[in-house]
Amino acid sequence: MPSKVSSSLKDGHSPKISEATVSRLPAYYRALTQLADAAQVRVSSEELAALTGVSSAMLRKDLSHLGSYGTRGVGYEVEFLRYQISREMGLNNDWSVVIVGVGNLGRALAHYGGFGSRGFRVVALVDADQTLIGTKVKCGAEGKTVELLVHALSDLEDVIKETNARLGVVATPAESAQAVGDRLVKAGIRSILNFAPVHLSVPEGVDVRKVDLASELQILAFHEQRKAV
Amino acid sequence: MPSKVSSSLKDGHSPKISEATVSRLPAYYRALTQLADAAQVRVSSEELAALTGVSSAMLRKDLSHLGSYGTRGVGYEVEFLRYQISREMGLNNDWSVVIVGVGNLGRALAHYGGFGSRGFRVVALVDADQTLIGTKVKCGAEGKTVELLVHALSDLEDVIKETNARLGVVATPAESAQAVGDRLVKAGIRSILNFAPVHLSVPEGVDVRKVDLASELQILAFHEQRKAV
DNA sequence: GAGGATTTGTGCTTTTTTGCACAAATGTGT
DNA sequence: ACACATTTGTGCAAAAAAGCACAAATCCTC
Repeated sequence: MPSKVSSSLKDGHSPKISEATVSRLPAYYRALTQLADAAQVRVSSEELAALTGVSSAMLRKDLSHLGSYGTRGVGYEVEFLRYQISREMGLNNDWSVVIVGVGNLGRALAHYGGFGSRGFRVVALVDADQTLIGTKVKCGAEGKTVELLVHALSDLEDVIKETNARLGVVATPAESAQAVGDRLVKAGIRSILNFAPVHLSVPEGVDVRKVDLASELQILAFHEQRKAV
Repeated sequence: MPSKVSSSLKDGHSPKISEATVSRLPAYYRALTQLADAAQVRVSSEELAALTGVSSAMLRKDLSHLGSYGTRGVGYEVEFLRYQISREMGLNNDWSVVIVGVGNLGRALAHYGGFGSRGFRVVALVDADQTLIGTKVKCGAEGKTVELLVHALSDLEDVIKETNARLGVVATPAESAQAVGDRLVKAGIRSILNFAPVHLSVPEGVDVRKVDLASELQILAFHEQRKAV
């Protein structure tokens, strides 16, 4: 057990963690949570790598960018490593999320358990559809469901200000996505998760991550087609 | 207009298109569809790049891997290029999709328009929940909705055989995802889209693409946190 | 307390991906 | 018919990511 945090003299160093590494940290974090739930105390890079589908060398290099949190000849302490990752990723603070677009997908997202757990909380729902505005939608998975009122799209800025939301989810049709994105940015949101099947153009300093269901299937189809030949 | 398909003497060459390129083709395809809908005939690499959020040089290099489908000094013919991409990606054949897990997310996926269009068709829904089995769920977006019966998980293999599904979507809870994945593979599915927040371990020759909503938010939170400092 | 078995952390190499810059090819106007 | 403006296709360089191999550090056994 590393009684003194070995290498990183000053805590909270930010010497550029590569994007590829960042994209894998959530998987490590989840696997560690799983291990912790199973009351496992230690884990080797080999084991954790197998759980997350990466090579053990890559896992070690990824983790080494956060600090030297393992013990040679032994492995990593599950709880300790999990905490370090959650701290590095900012999962200790909790993040307020506003979802724009309360269609099938938006509702599924609101309901999604993975959001509610781990530092994320859906604090507002917004839609343009008059028949939806004012209705209540269940948010969060079993255990901690909350009913949220659907607000009018025209109130977007106020809603963001009042709820202090910092993350925006765009789950609107493609046509309205860019306009919604623009307004999110204008309202101060600088991190957007976009489910609409269009590229969102945003000013520098704003991050957009795109999740595109159709694209994923198309990529699979491409490879599937090649297999047949 | 390239009356003769210039460079690619034999059509249907498969000289390894890089994974990075493949992952961008769907975006190009969508943008081209959009342009075609707007009755635009020609497009430059610069314009198409702007629509998809990549650099024009990267776009041109990506497209050059498919063949030489542009005309120097002019640009690309929208319809022609669109067709070439769709052919390369196998969007001409239509792909049958089985969705396992008909919870909120599974239903949203079934309903999702982006699937129904462009060569993908949800042909079967499967769930383990006795209260869902036998119920009907609307599939496809407006215009072409079909009601599908939810089948029992125990019938998975039969359902796949009967419907000739080649793509599997896992939208189950994390706990059952691996078991479902194993059965999909055993039933002959070699391309899986996984929404469950676990790594799916599959034999060689099987492709899995993972879409993880919580991970995406975590990655955003990571960057958002860094901005604040 | 010394030697052997593990397992991390990391320097170095290889591969993949991105970016730059320009020649080649096409269209236009005179 | 010829110079000029445009835009693709691509060779080459740079950067990013992945993989390998092993030294360094720790634990365990006798």
